[in-house]
Amino acid sequence: MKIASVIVDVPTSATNQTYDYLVPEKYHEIIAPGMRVTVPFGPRKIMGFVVELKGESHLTKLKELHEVLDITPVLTEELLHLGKSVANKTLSLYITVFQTMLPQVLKSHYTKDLVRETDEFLTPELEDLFAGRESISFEAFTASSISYYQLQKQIEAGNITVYYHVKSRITKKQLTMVQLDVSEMRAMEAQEDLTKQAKKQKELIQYFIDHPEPIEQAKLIKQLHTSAQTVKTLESKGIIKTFQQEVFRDPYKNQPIERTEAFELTDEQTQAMAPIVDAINENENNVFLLHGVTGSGKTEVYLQSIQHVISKGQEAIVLVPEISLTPQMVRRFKGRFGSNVAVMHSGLSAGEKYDEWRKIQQKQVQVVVGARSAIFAPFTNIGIFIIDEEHETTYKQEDQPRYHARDVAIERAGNHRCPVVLGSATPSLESYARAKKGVYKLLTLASRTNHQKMPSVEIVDMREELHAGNRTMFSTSLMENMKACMERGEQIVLLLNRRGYSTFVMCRDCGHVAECPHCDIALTYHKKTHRLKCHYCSYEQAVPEHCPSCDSDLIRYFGTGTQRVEESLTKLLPEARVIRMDVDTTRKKGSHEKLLKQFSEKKADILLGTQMIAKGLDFKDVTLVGVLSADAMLHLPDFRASERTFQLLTQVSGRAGRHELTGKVIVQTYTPEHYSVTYAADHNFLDFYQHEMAVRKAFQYPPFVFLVLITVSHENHVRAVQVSGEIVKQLSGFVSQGTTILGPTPSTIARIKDRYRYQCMIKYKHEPELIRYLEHIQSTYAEEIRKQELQLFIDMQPYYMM
DNA sequence: ATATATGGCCCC
DNA sequence: GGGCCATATATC
Repeated sequence: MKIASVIVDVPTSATNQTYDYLVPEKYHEIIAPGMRVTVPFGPRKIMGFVVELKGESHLTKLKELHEVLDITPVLTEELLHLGKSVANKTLSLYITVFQTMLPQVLKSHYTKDLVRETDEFLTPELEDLFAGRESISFEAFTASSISYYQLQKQIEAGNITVYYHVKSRITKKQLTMVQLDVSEMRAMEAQEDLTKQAKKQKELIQYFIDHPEPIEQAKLIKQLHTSAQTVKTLESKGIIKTFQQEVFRDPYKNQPIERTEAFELTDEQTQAMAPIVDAINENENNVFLLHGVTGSGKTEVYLQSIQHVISKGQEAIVLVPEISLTPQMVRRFKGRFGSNVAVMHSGLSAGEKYDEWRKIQQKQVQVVVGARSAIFAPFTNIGIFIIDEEHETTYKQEDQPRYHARDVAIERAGNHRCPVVLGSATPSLESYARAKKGVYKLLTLASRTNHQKMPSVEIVDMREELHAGNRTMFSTSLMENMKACMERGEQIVLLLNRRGYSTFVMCRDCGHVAECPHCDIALTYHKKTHRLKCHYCSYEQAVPEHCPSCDSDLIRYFGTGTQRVEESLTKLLPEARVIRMDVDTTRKKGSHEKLLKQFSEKKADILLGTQMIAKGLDFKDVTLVGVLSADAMLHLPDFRASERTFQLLTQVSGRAGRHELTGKVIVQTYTPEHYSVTYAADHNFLDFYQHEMAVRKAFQYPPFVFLVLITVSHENHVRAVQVSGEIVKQLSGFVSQGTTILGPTPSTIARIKDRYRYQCMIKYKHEPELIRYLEHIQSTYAEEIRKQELQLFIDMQPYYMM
C-alpha cells in the first residue's frame, strides 16, 4: 500500500496539516515527494503538494488521490523541509510558503461545470439556463438568479452533477520548426520533378540540401522571401515536415551582451576573497559580512567566488534588491557567465519567470540572480549564497509568509554546507553587530578600486536658505552647481524622498485636509486625473471645489513630490532637460530601462527621482548628486529612521564620480547637525555604527533585543481595543522577566478600510517558547478570525512599524 | 475555501 | 412538515 501525505491548497489554519491519500497503482512508480497532485477534498477536487510517501496511515478509510500533475517534483526534498521550517518560524501556513517557492504559473485555478444527467424536465428556470446544452459553467449559474436550493435538489435527485476541474496556468512557448522528411537524394529528385513555375519550392528544397538541420518556420520564410503556403505545399507532398518545439522565452535575447573576463583583483579584494574560497573548498557553513565602500569592487569578488563554485561543479544563488536589478547589473552577470545565468525579477512576465525557473530546475544554469524569492531556487548542490546590499528592507516580505531572505539563505546554507556572503557599503546594525561578535566573519574593502577619492559632500542648512529669503526647494549652492555642471556638459542626479513631500489637498483658510472616509489617512492628489485617491483602499473622489468644512474656495493642492520638483525645476532652469523617474513614469513594463538608457545616452541633463535611482546605477558623466530633503524620513515613527537616512545618503553619494571625473554631493536638510547626516557626509560608517548602537541600547531596540509586532484589526473599535488588551495580558503571563510587552496602542494608521487597528510589541532577548505562545494566541481567536471579523497579523522581526 | 449538515423560523 | 435561510463543521 502506498500512501501520500498531502498539504492541500486551502489557505486556512484549520487545514494547515497533511491529509493522507491512497496512491493509485498506475502512479506507484512515478510519484515522489514534492510533486503537485489533485485530490478529492470533501466534495471538491483541489490541488496539493505531496510532502511524504509512506506505507501506512493512522486512518483506516482513505480516498485515492485523483491525479499526479508533475513528471518531476517541483519542490526538492530540501525545499519541502525548508518550507516547513519557514512556515513554523514565521507563523505562516505551509501552503502559502510552498506557493511562494514556485513561479505563479504553477499555481492552480479551479473551475466547476454543471452537467445535465437526464432528459427529464428540470425546472423552468434551470431549463432556461441550460437552453438545450449538456453542460454549463458554474459561473453561468451564479450569474443567474436561481436559488442554490433549487440546484441542490436536482443534484440530490441525480439530474445534475457537478464536475470539478483543476487547471494549471502553464503555457510553454512552442515554435514551429521545419525539417526535411526525406533523404537528401530523394529531395534532389523531388526538386527535379517540380515544374518550372514552382521556383519558390525549388529554392526551399535547395535550402535544405545546403542546411539539413531543422529551422524555425518564421525564420525560414523571412530568409527565403517565401510564404507559409510554400511550406505547406511541400509538407503535403511529404518532402518536408514541421513539428512543434518547446522553447524558453529569453527576456534578454535582444540585448547582445559582451563577454567579460575576470579582472585582476586588488590586494584588498584578494584578501577578502581568500576566506570565502576556503569556505567553498572546505564546505564550511560560514556567514561572511563583506563591508565594502561604494566602488570598492564587491561585485567582482562575488563574480570570482561564483566562478570558483561553478568550477567545483556547484551552483550559486545571488540576491539583489529588486530595485537595483537593472540591466546594468544583469549585464555584469550575463557578461561573465553567459547563458549559465537565470534571472528572476518582477519585471518579467509570468511565462518568462516560469522559463527562467525551469532552466534552474532542469540544471541548464548554475547561477541565479534574482530578487527576494529567488532564494528558493530549486538547486540541489549549492556552493554559495550571496546577498548584495544586505541591509535592504526589500529582503523582508511584508505579507504572508513574512520571511526574511537573509534568514532563509543562512538556513539553506546549513543544508548545503556552504558559505553565505552578505555584502553592503552600509551593513544593517544587526549584521554588523553579529560580525563584531564573531557570529559572522567580517571582510572589509576600505578603498575604491580606481583609487578615486570619495566625493566631497556639502551639507546645506535649508533653514538658513529660508531666512535668506530663498523659498524654492533648491538652495543657492545646489542651483549654482547644477548650472556649472550643465555648462561642463556633465550630468546631475536629483533625489527626492517622496514621503517628505505633500501630495494632499488642504484648505488655506481653515487648514482642513481631505481624508479617506474609510481609512485614517490623508487622500493623495493625482495630478493626471485631477482626483483624490486613498493609498490603502480603492476609494477615489474628485477634488472638491469648496472646502467641505468652511466652504472656502482657496483649496491648495500639489502634484506628487517629483512632479512638483520637476515643475519648479523647469521654471528655474528652463534649459535643463529632465528625466523624471517615479512610480508614475515607470509603471509600464520596460519604461524603467528606457528612461535609464535615455539618460546614459545623455539625452537629458538631470535625472530626477525617488529611492529607485539611488541604487546600483553607474553613469560615467554624473558628477553632481543633489539630495533635496535628506531628513524627510528622519521623523517617521520608526526606530530605524536614522539608519535608513544614513544608508540612503551614503548610497546616493556613491553615485557621483564613479569614473574619471570627480564628483560632488549636495545634501539639503533642515537638521544639518543630525548624526546620520554628518556621518554620511564624512563617509564614516564606523562612527555612525557606534553612535546608533548607543541609541539602540538606550531605548532597547534591535540588535539588543528581538521584536515581534502584533497588529489586531476589527470593524468594531471596542472589540479591537478589547482583543489587543487581552493579548497583552495573556502574553505577560507567559513570557519571562527580561521580556517587555508594549501596548496596546493604535497603529500609525489607526483605521484602514473601515477596520480599526491596534498593535502591541514584544521586545525579548531570549524566549525559546515564544512561537508556542503566539500560536496559542492565534488559536484563542481562531473562531473570530475564521468568521472574518477579526484579523491578527503577527510579524516576527518587523521592518515596518505601521 | 466551500459543500454539506444542522437548526430555527415561517407558513400552511 | 416542507420550504427556506443562516450558521456550524469537516474536509484524509
